[in-house]
Amino acid sequence: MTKCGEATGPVTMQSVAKAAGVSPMTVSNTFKYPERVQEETRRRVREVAAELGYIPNHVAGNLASGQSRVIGAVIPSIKNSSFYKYVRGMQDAAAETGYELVLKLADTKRQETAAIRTFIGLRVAGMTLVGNEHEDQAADLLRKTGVPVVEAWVHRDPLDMAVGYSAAAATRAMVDHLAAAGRRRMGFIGYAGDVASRYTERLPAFEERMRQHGLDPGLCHLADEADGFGAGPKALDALHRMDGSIDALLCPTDIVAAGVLFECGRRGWSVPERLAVAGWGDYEIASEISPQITTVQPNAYEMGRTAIDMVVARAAGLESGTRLTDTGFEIIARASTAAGME
Amino acid sequence: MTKCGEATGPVTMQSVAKAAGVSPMTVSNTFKYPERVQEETRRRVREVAAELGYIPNHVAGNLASGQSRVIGAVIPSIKNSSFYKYVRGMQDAAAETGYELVLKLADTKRQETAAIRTFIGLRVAGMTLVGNEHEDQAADLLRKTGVPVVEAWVHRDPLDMAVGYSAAAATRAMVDHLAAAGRRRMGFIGYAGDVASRYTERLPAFEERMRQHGLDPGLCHLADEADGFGAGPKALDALHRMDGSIDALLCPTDIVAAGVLFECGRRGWSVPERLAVAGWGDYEIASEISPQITTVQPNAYEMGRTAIDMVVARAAGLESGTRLTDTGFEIIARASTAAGME
DNA sequence: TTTTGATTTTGTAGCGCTACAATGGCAGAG
DNA sequence: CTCTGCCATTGTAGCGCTACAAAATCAAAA
Repeated sequence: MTKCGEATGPVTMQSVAKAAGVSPMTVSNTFKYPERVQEETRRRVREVAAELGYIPNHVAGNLASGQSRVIGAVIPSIKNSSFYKYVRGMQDAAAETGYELVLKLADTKRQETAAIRTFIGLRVAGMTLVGNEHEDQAADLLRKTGVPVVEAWVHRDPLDMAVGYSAAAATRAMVDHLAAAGRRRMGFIGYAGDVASRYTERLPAFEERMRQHGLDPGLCHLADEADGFGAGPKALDALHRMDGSIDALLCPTDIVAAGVLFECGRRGWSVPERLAVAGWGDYEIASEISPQITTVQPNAYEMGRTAIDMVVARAAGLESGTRLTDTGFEIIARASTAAGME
Repeated sequence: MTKCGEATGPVTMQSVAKAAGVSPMTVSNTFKYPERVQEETRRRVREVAAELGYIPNHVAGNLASGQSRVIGAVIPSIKNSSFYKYVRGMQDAAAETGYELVLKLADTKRQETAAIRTFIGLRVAGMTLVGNEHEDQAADLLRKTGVPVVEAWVHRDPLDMAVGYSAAAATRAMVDHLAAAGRRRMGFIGYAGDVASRYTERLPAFEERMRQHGLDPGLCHLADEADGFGAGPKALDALHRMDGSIDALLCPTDIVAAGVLFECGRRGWSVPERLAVAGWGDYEIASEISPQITTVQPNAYEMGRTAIDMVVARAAGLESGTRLTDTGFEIIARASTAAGME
């Protein structure tokens, strides 16, 4: 029975308590520890709260309890569909454990630091970051405050905790795959400039593995990360000039690989006969384009889930939690790297 | 001069005040209203705060002031690169106006409602949503709390405020563009099922405009939104069966258009000679694929900026703010729809 | 020197909620 | 009929900060 017409100021726990004829603590308990409140009382409080349109003020709750149910995730970009799956994994895991996930985008290290500062200011229960390269200031902040933090997409030297897979291992696996398909003159496309370690790890692994196969690891080209599809044609051009007999190409992303495929089309090169093309990241385009692109599937969803589980475990006080989780990867072999002779 | 070794409990405003020999209010003002504090004092407070590693607790600040510098954005997905630009626009505008933008992903209406509830629980200063179709419960919540909220990507019937462009106008412009290029048998691909109005607006506009041109508007196919690239081949197949002389195709996204291009490649159809293909959304792939795809460029970045500006204006108490902003669109004409006879 | 007015600083009183200890009520044991 | 033990419920205090008004400071004017 709502009395209509009365001034509807902000509905507070106090007002719900008064309307339900109980103390504020009972209202609080009804929402936070329902088992502490008798069924009958609980039902009535819930009813009154719903009628009044009460929404608990988590800001006040956080302040009073010193605890938060919010986890902040900093992500470098959302252009990459792998990150989409990563975020989905985090979202699902958070929902299942009763936490809220909020995101902040940060394209640069400086923005990452700002995002971390914001999240700390909001006193989140924990955070997830991408990569393990941060500004000193950011690392200090995290260490000093001791918030649970998981670095995803890396699997070494965690600030606190980390979850990821070995880009080096994936690179080796891809070289093995191409070698098994009979390729010999493999080219490698990397990224130039100040890029994340999940990219820089790859070239040394490529060179090492090529040597182990007795192959020449010198066919490398560094592309501009901002180029997207466009990096493909440029890189193919450069590498083909270096060695006209190049017969395989490892690309940093499926997007670049698709760019290479478009360029092959223009040149009239058939893939995989003339050139085998390998991508990275299991983007949607890799399975839709013709020929379909062989790729590294990084288990992004699983990684996201694990990241949140680690944060939650630490936030819940389980100090024994794992500091490092390897969620692995998978080489998805497709037409773009099929063996030359069937 | 930090006294080392002492128990470093959480650094609060109180402790900074004590260490700097001023009252807590002076510390508060130093950060919130620097001009109220004398230069000398301000400098000292800042110094001490930095030394102690003080990070203002915005949770407490929000509670005390009843105000927040956080804006929540609910986005339906991050797969679409237009949303990326939209988010970037929001991020930049928020940073410039001194607000913090946090994101929540919501693929479904139910998740959207949950996200809205979370943001309200966090007492954000305002929110942005995508689209104008929400659960009744969500609309109630927003109305009742009166938080400033902007619906983006739509330009009608705002809950509170809205920013977007007319998908119908863009559809008409695209039909005109194709007609001007000499196309007569145009096919339309839409999305089946319960999709957002920014999609459903298009078909009626297509049909109406086709009739105005004296053309047959019957060549329509509804695809599955989840199909991505894969929708292209399916739709082309269906429409070609309906009318073998189909000479143009309006796709719901550049992704679908790219899928159509792949399928044309398989069939040996040349684009645009045999079939003109138009996309939507100005995805990266549209300008990278060959031939480049004509598309609708929705000014997503601008839209994001405007959304935040509207929220901020309302949050700052300027009730006179605009309720509805049209950020327009642009038809980017490319090779995929070039006139048949040059 | 006293007064005035502007500027800078400081108490006071909460914001809405939750931890904790304490209360009240009520069953069954003595 | 009292006492113990247990549960449901309730005050009390305070989380860290800010709005507001009051107080202190100080230079210039009278």
